[in-house]
Amino acid sequence: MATMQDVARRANVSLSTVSNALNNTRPVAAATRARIERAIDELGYRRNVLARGLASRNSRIVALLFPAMENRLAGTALTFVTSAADEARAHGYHLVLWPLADDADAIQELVDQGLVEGVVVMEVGLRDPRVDVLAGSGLPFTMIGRTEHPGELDYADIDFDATLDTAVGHLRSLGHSRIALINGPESSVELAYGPVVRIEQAYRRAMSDHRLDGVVVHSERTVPAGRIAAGQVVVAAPDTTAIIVNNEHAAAGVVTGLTDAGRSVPADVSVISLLSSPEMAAMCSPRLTTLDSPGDALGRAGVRALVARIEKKAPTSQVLLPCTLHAGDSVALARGAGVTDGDTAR
Amino acid sequence: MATMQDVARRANVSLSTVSNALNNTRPVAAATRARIERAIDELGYRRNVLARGLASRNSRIVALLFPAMENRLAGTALTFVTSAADEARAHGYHLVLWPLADDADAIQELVDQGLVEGVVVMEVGLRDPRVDVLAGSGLPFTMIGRTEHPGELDYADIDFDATLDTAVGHLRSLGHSRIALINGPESSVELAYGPVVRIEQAYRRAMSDHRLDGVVVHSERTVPAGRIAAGQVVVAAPDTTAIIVNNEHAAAGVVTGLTDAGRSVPADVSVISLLSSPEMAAMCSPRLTTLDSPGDALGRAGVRALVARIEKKAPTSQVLLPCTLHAGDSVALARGAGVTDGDTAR
DNA sequence: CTGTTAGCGCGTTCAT
DNA sequence: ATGAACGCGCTAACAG
Repeated sequence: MATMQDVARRANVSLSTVSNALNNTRPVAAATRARIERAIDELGYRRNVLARGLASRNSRIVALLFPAMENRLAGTALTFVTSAADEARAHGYHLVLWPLADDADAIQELVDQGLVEGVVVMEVGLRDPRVDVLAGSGLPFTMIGRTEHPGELDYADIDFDATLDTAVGHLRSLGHSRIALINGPESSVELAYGPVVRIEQAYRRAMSDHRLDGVVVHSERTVPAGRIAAGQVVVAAPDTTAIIVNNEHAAAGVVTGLTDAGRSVPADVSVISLLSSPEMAAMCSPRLTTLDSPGDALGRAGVRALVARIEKKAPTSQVLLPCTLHAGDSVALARGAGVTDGDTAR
Repeated sequence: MATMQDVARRANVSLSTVSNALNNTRPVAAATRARIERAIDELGYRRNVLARGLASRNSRIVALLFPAMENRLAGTALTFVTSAADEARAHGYHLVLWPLADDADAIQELVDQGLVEGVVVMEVGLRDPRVDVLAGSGLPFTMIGRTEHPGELDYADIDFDATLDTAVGHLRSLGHSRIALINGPESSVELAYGPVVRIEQAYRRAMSDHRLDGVVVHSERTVPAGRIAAGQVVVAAPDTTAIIVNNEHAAAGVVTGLTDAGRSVPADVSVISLLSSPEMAAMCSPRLTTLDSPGDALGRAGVRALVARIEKKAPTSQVLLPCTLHAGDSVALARGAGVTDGDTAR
């Protein structure tokens, strides 16, 4: 592997001139620059990332800290990781993966290794020990999700209010008024998992905006749990004509559970799956109507904000992105209403 | 951040003694070691990864090269990435993500940056330009999947022969003999995508081992495509009683397509979904019987082999891992056969 | 067993 | 506009 010294010799200049030409850190005569570039081509030279990082104290490496082996976001998490890596690359950064749960010591150790210039933290909880560690370390970081009181911290999160306005509004426009929510597990609330808590708040607010009462049932993120939850809704509110479900695995179970209870989807009860992807939703029959997570956009926004902060080119970045409605076949007019078909209508 | 020099001063030893204590690269007196460890604790010292990498030429960073935005393995790809990162960490390595398609120049550039000591290549094709680039670079690498002629190259791949023996054998034991395969798209064959090619070969061999004729239909990896493919099977081989489907999205469509054609699953036709995950399969009704991809094991095996090669502690590592049968509700006794219930039987 | 010294490849003064 | 020299934090000879 050629070094910068090799390039310098071949171009008959000093090492520092090569460095300055590459970094545009001081003017270089056009002619010399040309000779340098030629030498670089001929040698196939690339700057050594390690040496550059050591000398400049800018490693151009950022970390993605995410909870290993959790599948809350299973559907979109891969998109998320991929787009984050891609965005980092677009900015000339490498992305390393730190698959860690709330292990403060492990995080501190990785931070202290001095490899990365910043961290993107996925799946941030309302109270998140990882955030405390990072804040204490002084290392730049941005959150995907956000704590209860983000203050001036950077984040990119889902706009739950807008998302539930869309969900409830869509159902309302089709004549539904008995709209239930099947949210993530109660344990998520206790664990201060943001989406579950915020979805519930947003749902209640959206419902009250429409002067409607709500019914909330909690469910684990599995098909059988969703099935049971559907039964609970039917018992608790037999006149329910629409259900908003937080998890797509649960949503699949909800459809089955409704069928068990003698309700057909969407003729009797409409179902909307929150934070899903259309690919997953297509596996159910009927195909679920979804509000898709903006996984790709979140990943990119998080990395972009982090890079901006590292390079001190930007103030606090706090972004909220709504889920987008993706029509399937699980939503229809409420019984007795006389409008149009919601899913197929433009 | 404290440096090794700081530790040395505080422990009243020289820099090199600290280094040697940390790396066990030469004997250090117990007493000295104790003083050093104490100093390290008190200062909260961690070795700087960059400096260590530069001096030793061992960055302890490996890359995961994977096709961005593809969803062939969507179901298990996240597991794969996560477990690879976790395994790397267990060996004291960092894992960086290189989300690149077949962009030889980009790969070469990243390699030349000298950041990583090795690469795990995901989704390797039968003829794969990325493998050529890496082989030419001299950098250690291991493949997930394998080229047509891997030679002495390291790889971890699915054992397609064993997997299709399991699938066909399972169906045979339930009395099925008209067993069709719905494989990935024809384009995958042309593109030399390993799994599609190898699954088809393994299917034909397994069928002929049982002295059976096979029927193969190709399908894109989507629900509607699977639905169409099911129709094609019914037309081409009306007496089919079982279908093995390569992709889980397609598999969901196959169930619908069979229903369209007046065949019920599993009463009339059994369906097995290949290279799936039980979580996805549970979203269908009936719940699909699957042969689950060993995503986690593949990721770990790939990283483990790579680390072994980097540290020169191992010869060629070529691993084949079978998919495991996971019973759902989409497989039953063949009509007219009088054995046992396959899915619920132990 | 321990200390001294020379790099690793590059950014960054300070000169000129 | 360009060179020379120093140092980033650490490993790895080479001494003793």
